[in-house]
Amino acid sequence: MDTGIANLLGALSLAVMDRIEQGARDVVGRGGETPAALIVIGYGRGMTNDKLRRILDLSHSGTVRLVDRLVTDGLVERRPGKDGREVALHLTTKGAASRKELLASRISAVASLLDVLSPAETKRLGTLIHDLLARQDTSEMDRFTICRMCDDQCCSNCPLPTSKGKGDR
Amino acid sequence: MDTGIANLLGALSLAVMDRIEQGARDVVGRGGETPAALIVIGYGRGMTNDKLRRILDLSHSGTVRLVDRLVTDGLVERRPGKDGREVALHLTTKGAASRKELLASRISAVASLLDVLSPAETKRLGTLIHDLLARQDTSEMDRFTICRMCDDQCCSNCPLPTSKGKGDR
DNA sequence: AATAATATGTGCGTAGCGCACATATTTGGT
DNA sequence: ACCAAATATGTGCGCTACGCACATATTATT
Repeated sequence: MDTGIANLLGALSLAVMDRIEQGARDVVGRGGETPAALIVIGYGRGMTNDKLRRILDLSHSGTVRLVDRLVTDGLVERRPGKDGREVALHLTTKGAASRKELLASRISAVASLLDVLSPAETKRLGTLIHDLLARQDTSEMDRFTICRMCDDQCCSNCPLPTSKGKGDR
Repeated sequence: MDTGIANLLGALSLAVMDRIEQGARDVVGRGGETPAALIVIGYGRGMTNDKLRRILDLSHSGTVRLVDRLVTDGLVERRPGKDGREVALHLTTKGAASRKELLASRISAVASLLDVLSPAETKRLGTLIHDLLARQDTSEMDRFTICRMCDDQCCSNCPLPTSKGKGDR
């Protein structure tokens, strides 16, 4: 039955995210979208509060407070953006280190589940997931949202389709 | 590279859980572990506060308050347990209906991502995920935790190994 | 019977978030 | 050049979901 496979993927995804979130909390001491924010701020220059808000799918005020927490923790700096309204978000040295640790923790968490498969099985699984993601109908923003925890290398080789006709800027 | 596949599975899992959680919130009007609690209470008779706590991996007080919310919402009843200390948690009619809707929402959310694959690909993916889960080293409690959002049919045909030597009670 | 273990409930605080509102800057129409 | 709309940020306030420490009731152990 088809729903049986959906159920399996749901269970696996839950197990994966439980482990990722636990590791992330251990690394940055915060939960919710805060770890994702650290990663997102790190991978794009010129990240602003408002772009971040859309990627994390939070309210505006929620995003401001999230950045407040990152600033309090010494992980992020608010600098003046080129557009006088914008705030340019930059990682501090400490923030960049935490981000790196966070990404490593995430990969390690997933890999620990994955390593019961043989190399051949792993490769087949990778191909299937790649195709599954590549065929999704995603907007530019969906893509950033799905990849908000991705390791940098991911988005240099990202299977998610770039929807043309919606220029980023 | 192996970490590339871990990254893909991480991204997919995030996308899957985003959709499941959004749907769950739409159905029950609550977030966090509350939807999972509704499912867990529904699939085992004799569910107690303490068993629930361990399955959801929450603190004791967090679990009590979670059940408070479910009772307030008219989804769950506290009945006297056979052991005079225990509270037996039971779904109300409304609770059972919400639970059913919740499970359907979850399957639908996952299926909407999955349906870009051909039947053959879907089947291969199902086999891989099944094996991946079946080979995990899970305790009895891990198993309940991973399956805390599972549709009933899952755990009648669950790939997760039952660790013998750790009796349930 | 006394002590420990088990199970639940409560006071209190915190993290993470949303809504409504206020403010500053830029853009666009006239 | 001017004024309205759009854009981007920050703030007051409240709520949900949760944890810690403590209190209480019941059962198990010795």
